[in-house]
Amino acid sequence: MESMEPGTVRPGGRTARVRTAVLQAAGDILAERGYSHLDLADIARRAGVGKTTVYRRWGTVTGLVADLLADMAEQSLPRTETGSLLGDLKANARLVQRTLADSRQGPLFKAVIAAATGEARTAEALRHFYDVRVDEWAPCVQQAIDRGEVPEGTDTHEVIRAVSAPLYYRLLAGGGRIDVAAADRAAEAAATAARAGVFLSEGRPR
Amino acid sequence: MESMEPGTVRPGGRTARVRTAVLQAAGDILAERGYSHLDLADIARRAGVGKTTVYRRWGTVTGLVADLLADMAEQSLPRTETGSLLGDLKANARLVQRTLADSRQGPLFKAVIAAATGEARTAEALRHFYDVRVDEWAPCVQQAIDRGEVPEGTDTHEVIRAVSAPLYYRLLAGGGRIDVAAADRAAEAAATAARAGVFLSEGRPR
DNA sequence: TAGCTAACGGGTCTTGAGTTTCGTTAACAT
DNA sequence: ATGTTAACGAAACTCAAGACCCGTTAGCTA
Repeated sequence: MESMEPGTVRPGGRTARVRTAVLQAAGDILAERGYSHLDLADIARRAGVGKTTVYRRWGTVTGLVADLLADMAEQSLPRTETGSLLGDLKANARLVQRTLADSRQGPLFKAVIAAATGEARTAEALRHFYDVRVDEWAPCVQQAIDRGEVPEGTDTHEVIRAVSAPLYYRLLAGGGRIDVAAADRAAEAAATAARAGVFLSEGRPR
Repeated sequence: MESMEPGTVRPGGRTARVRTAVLQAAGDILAERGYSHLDLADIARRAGVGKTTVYRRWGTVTGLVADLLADMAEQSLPRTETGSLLGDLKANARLVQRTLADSRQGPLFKAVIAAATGEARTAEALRHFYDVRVDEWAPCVQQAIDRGEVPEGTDTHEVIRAVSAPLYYRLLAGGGRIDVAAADRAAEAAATAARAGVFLSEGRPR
């Protein structure tokens, strides 16, 4: 049996500090220079940590990004409740909009998505990240169903994804700035479609 | 004044053959192994071309991907016309769905999008690729406006983008298979929202 | 069809990302 | 407090991606 992963036996003090510093530095560099020109040695230098340590703990760039994502998934903001489906979806859309338009977070998300296209482990981490976010917001659609705003049997998760999708499309494929108007439009489109029963889950509902 | 780009003075015969072979090989490898483990030497070997040639003509991986995109943009399929907005949008959605779900094109698009996040030139090529596609399909929304199906002043391009967005979201962020049901739902959502006037361009219409 | 040279391609060299080694530091148990 | 060893970190090493050199092939022109 091979030895355990480093950082699991003595997670206190220094080990935790190193992880924080490296993830911080990785996020900074990812946001500044993007995924492609990313060098673990740079990260180590900026984090004030030995290059060897970064290679030993994370191994590859994608592994590091996966850990960064896991860290980000834990910091999910609580959703706000406004009392109407459109209000809630707009709140969600603006949260996403603010994140993607942010000068640090925007490039970071681009980089992370790019990393996920290459390696299965990172893709899994990214999927989990979005699952957490979508789970957080899906209840607002359920409340709309309970209020009778949206038909029974609607796939609540799909509605939330429909709000984010146009904003991510802009981030990656271009097609306009990611501004508040775009966010509101995405929310309105999703709300309108949901009310019309477009997101009814056919066949067996999950 | 520096010398011209290679391939511009004698574009006939061999030069064209080399370009075709290299782009073909690059697409194959990109689809098989993804953007991250992409090696220009591999491409050269598979294309039956000297490694030096690939480096001289394209320089970097991202430069090659940009050229690949320019090549793909020229092969835009003509749109079909069904006589109704929903029918046209469904046709578009299924075209996108078929492309992204395809075992060669799907990974290729992932790779190309990943490449575009890193370098401005590739991002520009990608944006142009989608502009061509969106321009091709936008008239079907205009026809819907003329028929009175959709309100005057609707941003036709934005409707087309709204159809693709959920499918690309699935490709990159997960959240379900890219099947015909997802395509139809995307088309229905966009059509419903468009009819409700969600995509009216506020302020100055472009 | 002959000459000119753009463009190709085999071979060699360089550089830096990633690995290995081994001595040092500090977390945890007693 | 003190011992054990997990985890860190500086330096030396490896090896392949990518740059360079220069002889060869073949588009283009007259």
